[in-house]
Amino acid sequence: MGGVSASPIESYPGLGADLLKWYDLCARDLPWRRTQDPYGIWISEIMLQQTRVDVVIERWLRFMERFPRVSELARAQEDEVLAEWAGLGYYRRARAIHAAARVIMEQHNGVFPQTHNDVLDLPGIGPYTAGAITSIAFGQQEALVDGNVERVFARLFQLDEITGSAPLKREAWDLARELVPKTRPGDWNQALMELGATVCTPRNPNCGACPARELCKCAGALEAATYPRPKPPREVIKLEVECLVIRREQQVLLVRRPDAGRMGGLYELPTREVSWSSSEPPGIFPEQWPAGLESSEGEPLAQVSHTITKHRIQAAICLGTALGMPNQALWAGPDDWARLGLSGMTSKALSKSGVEIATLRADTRS
DNA sequence: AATACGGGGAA
DNA sequence: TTCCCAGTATT
Repeated sequence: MGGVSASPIESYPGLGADLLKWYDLCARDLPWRRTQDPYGIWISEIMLQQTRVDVVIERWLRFMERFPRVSELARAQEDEVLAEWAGLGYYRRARAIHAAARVIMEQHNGVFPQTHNDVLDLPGIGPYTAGAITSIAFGQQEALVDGNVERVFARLFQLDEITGSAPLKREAWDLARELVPKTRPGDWNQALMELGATVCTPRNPNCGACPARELCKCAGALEAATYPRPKPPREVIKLEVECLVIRREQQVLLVRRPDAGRMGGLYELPTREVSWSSSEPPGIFPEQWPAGLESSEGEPLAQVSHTITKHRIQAAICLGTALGMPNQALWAGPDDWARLGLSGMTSKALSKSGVEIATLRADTRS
């Protein structure tokens, strides 16, 4: 069992006031904090899943301009939502918000559901996001735990557990539910996360600036930085692939990935796995070219490095030819690339194949 | 209970 | 290089 004593909130009477006061003073001015619209708050919370605030700011503003309300999002094609999401990663999130938007239109008359259970039932919304939306948008006394809150609690209460482990998550959720106040629950939750993001950071926490430093069981930065305990290192799989640049006038041939699975529905250069460090082929890409495609002789146009979760990919970008059109393939020029939603690796490949693509762009304008 | 799922920024 | 980010769904 971890180090949670009987009633933490009674041992920390000043925590709530101190933390909220600090939040009022130091909170960052984030665009989604300027709205009370549950739709906008929802989109921000989905985008913020495993994604840094500074990345989300621009993307949230762009998304809200493109799909200002749930009705517009529901009406859109899934491909349009995926294209808007391209580059953000975790593309299941884009499918989920699109599906959820349609659920809201059809089952909730277009009004964002307000009970914790109804919110939790929406696709792509788990316990964290449900707590965030209900507390922030609706002022309900609901708890939340994200990576920040978990770390803050691990240090504040010296929880001797591994980062992200089930025991630590459980203890953090128990504490969060116990501590969340009836008044300003949304600000309380955001304050905990803000503290983790700006002061109680994973490495080099700024304990001197912490509003809870008098109460924290990890008195100094050296001690605090050792909590929570680190995870064992992850396995890394190296993968070598080849991508084909097949040109037809100002266009290149792109293939749409299957709906299910990684990067589902995104477009990419035809790609095949050539060698790998694991016993089995990773299966992110086929081992054979799609029917009708082949690579030309000669040196690759470029090399691209890319990482997808545990896979470290080295891609050789080669010229190729098409004898016929494979399934799910299309010709796309530079103007189409932004509209389609390209995989991250294909974006890199297109921009790094240098002269060829630069020429394509120049040709298109003239 | 473990694992998959993107991409990028900081140390 | 490694870590990890306002997590969720699936196995």
